[in-house]
Amino acid sequence: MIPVTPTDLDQPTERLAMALLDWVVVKDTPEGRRVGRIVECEMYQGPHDRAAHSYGGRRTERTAVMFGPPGYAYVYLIYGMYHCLNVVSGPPGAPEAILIRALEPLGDWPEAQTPRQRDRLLAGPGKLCRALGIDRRYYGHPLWQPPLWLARPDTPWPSYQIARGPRIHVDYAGEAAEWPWRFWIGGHPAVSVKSVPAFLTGPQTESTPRR
DNA sequence: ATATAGATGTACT
DNA sequence: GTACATCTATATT
Repeated sequence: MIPVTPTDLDQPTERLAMALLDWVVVKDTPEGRRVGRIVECEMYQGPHDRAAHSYGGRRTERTAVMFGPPGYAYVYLIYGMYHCLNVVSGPPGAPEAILIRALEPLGDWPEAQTPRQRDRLLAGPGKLCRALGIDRRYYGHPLWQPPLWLARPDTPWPSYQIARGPRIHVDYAGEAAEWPWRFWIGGHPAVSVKSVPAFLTGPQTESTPRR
């Protein structure tokens, strides 16, 4: 498991969002190491993106980290009970971030008893944070360092296609609600919400599930 | 299978 | 007060 470097995380946001689908999230806990492959994410590109917390250049205590250098964690609380993990992207001053929406569990996940439970365990931004124990304590954490970091897989994934389409739950965002800024692995069973992609890129043409 | 309602805390008109 | 980058339990096709 090779940790990513700050340089790896310094890419244009759209490219980084697609690159994330090649990486894993690692969290070291007292109970052991937990690993999940990123299979779904969404980019938020303030200040012109009405769906972004940083829309209009709004800089608050909550959004401050988005205005800093890339590769740090933006963690926020949603609906009073769930946390969401984002990777800050773009150069300082560009308040952009990528929301990690779903992971495929790799290795040991004792709380998942059946294959079905395993597929759904990390399917959703709130669920994966709960399962990984991610909360506001990780706000601003550099994502190339333990105990929470991004890494390259030990062995390359089988060939996969990247699907993209509109983001989830941003209908209030006007025109921005339709921008295809959600990315996922086509046909992957751990993706949070099934939807028809607006675009597909990658070697596969048949719609066969891939892990 | 899909459709609700309800939980909860922080950020913001 | 209202909205929210959500999820689960329960009810209803």
